[in-house]
Amino acid sequence: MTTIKDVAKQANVSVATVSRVLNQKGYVSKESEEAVKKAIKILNYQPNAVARSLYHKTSGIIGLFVPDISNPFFPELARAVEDAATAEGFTVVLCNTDNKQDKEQKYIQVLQQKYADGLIIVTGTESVEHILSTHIPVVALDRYISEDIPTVVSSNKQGAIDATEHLVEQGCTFIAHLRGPIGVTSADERYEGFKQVIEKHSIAHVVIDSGFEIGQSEMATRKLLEMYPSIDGIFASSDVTAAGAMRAAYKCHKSIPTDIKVIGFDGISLGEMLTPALSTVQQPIYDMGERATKLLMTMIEKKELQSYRHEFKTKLTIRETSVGGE
Amino acid sequence: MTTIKDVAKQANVSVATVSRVLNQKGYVSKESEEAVKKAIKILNYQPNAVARSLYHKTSGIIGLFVPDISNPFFPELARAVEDAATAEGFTVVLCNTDNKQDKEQKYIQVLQQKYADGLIIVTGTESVEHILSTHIPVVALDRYISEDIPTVVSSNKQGAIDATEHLVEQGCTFIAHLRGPIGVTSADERYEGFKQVIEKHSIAHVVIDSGFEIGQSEMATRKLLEMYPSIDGIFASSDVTAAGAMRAAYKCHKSIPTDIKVIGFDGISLGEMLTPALSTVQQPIYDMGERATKLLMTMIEKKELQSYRHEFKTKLTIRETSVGGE
DNA sequence: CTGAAAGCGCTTACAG
DNA sequence: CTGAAAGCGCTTACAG
Repeated sequence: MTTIKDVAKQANVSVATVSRVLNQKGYVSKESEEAVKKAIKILNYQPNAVARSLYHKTSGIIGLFVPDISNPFFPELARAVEDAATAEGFTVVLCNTDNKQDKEQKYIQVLQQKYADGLIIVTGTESVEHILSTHIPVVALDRYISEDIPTVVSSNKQGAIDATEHLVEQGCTFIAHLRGPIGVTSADERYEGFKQVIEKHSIAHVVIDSGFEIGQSEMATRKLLEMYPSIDGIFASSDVTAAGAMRAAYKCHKSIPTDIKVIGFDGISLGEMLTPALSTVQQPIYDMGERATKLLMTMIEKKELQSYRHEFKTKLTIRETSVGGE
Repeated sequence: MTTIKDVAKQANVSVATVSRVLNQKGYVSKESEEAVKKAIKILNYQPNAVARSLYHKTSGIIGLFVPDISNPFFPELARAVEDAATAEGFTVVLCNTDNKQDKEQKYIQVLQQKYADGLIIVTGTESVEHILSTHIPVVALDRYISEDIPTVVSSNKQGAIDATEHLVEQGCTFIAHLRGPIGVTSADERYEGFKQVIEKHSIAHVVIDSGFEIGQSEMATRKLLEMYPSIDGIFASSDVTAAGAMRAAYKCHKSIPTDIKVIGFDGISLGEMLTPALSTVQQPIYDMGERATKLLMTMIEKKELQSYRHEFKTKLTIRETSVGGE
């Protein structure tokens, strides 16, 4: 590869002045500038990012921590993050943590050694102090981690209220809630919303932990439907678990939406691929990923943050699983 | 951050000997080694990857080029790549190209400036010469790009043959093929396989280009079903387009598998989330991603490759959309 | 076995 | 306006 030295030689100036025109910093005469630019063109020179990195102690790299990119919620987020990062000249490193602390820590170590500039965390993390001790800027996405970490979330509770009210309006009289893992804040908040509406209308209901995976949720729903054949509405804590519920209904020969109405949460594109198409509470996934990335950028620039909590409104999206069918 | 100098001072040796114990290279006395190790522990020293990178002209970074990580086929591949890369101490940078040449080139430039060690390409690319001109090792995954680039694919044609034969065995008499974009080798090969079986049995059929996206495929299928109401079998070139076909059938009040049998291709987890569960031709996605990564690693080590073409067998996976229903 | 020195490719005070 | 020099944090001939 051609280096700054080659350019300097070609342009008949010192490397310092090449550097000056590269960075548009310091005084350079018109003639020198021209000569350097010409040399750069001739040699097709591109500055070495690693050398720059060594001097500046920054890398233009951000780490994106997700539990598992194959879970369909994360790719849409990842896409947004990557778009926003690229737009600002940053590069994103994908980190699948499986929610394992040792993996997280390994990634953090590697990224720190590479002068990573920031981290976006979409994982429940046990390594809060460890992360903060690196002094790398961090933002939490779709998860609350700690007071000290800027957070981008959606209105989980209100979304759950909307979903449950909708089921009630559709005439459901016995509603099951497939809740996400206890301790995951978003799952807890969705459960809160559900409970509030149920209590307000005093509707028969049942709650079960269905994890975040489809297999688990299908099994859980199946059990539920066998125990309580009169269940006529299901509010799932995620679209993936809603898909599991739909499978279970199918296996139990219940038809959707005729016998059972179903609504999910997230608004991932999976919902539109299902038949019938899944009603859901739409999080503005792309916007959230974009916002998180932009927040991170402003932290990297060491600017003040307006706010440490960014909550996006969810939107009730009625498709086919929750309406009609008589 | 603490540097090698700090360690040297702490251990009362020169930075050279610290470097030697770090890299386990060259002679170091037992005593010096002990002292250095102790100092490293005390100071919690971690070598600076950027400085190493500058000297070695390598970075431990590989770029993963996909059209769009939100398309559900790619996350499963990305997961495999990331796992295999991490296992070898590499880090993966996610690059969404949208199949746009300018984006590809931008990423290539940035990665080259960072001393990226290798590229895995899961995109139809127009930049072959540009890529090769960087001299960065490359492998093509699920796509054939050029003779000069090692390729990991599955047996697309045989898979398509199996799928079509299966539909015939199930008694389909008028089969539609939703083919992928012309010019994408995997789509072309799948079409070849379909055609071969159809001709062998001289079965009524129709072929339409359905792209790789669900919306397009739903629309295409709908038109098809309106024009040819006697279609009773659909072989889709991907699981995503199969999902679109299922949606279309639903809209046209055709029941699956009773009225129409459907089979997809890919074997992504989406298939199991659908109701009824999608029959498909399973590619060993994870294994393919892993293989591609390992090939890349051996290229990075400048070892000889056994072979430039790695073809994985597909597996016919019968679930619910293609059998029974009478 | 060990250290001083040069070098990887940049950037930026500093002196002129 | 410009260049020589030091420095970012490592590694590795080279000399001893």
